[in-house]
Amino acid sequence: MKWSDLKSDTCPIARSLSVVGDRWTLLILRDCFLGKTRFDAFQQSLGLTRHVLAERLAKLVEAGVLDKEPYAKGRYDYRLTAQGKALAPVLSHLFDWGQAHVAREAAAA
Amino acid sequence: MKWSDLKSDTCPIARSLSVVGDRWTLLILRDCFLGKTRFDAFQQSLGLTRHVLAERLAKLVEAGVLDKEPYAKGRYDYRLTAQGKALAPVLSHLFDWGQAHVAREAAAA
DNA sequence: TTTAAACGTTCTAATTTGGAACTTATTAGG
DNA sequence: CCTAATAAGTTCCAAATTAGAACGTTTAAA
Repeated sequence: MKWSDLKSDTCPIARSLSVVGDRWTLLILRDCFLGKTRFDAFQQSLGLTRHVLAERLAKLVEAGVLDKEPYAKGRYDYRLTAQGKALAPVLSHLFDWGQAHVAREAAAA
Repeated sequence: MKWSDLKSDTCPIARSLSVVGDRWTLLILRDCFLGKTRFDAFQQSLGLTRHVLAERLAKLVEAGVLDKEPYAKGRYDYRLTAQGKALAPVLSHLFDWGQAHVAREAAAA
């Protein structure tokens, strides 16, 4: 199987990961849950490249996880759809697990 | 922020993803929950390259998510630790979400 | 004593991601 | 009105990750 074929896998976990399993995607969604809605807000919060951010946002909109609404010409708010909000338990358990099992390492010098 | 600095992030979600957020990792763990324990079993089930699989398994053992025990010289069983088993709710919700929201696409020709 | 299976490692090529500069349109200031 | 700053991308090249296939080595099986 190829990573790009996950969307046609019979396993629902694999299909979920075809939508939210790429690098940065779940962190973008975390920021959405925290109320962020704009391109530059995500970019500054996460520090991923604008290139990758644009690609991820487009894919999430395409998948129906986010909704893109203009607030001015050429400027947009990205908001979680009902489908996107349904991912809350996944992030919630990642939060719990990280807190319980992954100690914070010292930052590199 | 760089992807490789997630492990020193203050957010527990980011730290969780520093362990299980790489491509293929959650699918390897899914296979563990399904009872698979061996290198070739994972490789054949997932179709990822042996190179990447070896790297992912080593990282999961290092992180304390999997335990590597020899069943013969040079051959190993990889089993979930208690810490690994604690990820069950994450996979469970990814399962539910995929089933509810990600339709299975037709495989490419 | 060959053969096949298990667990990697190594190599090169393709794909993704990173980093910085460049566009285009929009608002804010003087 | 003119200029500067902000917002949302896009584009280009370099660096890192992943894919694909072959090679090694030990182990058990025929």
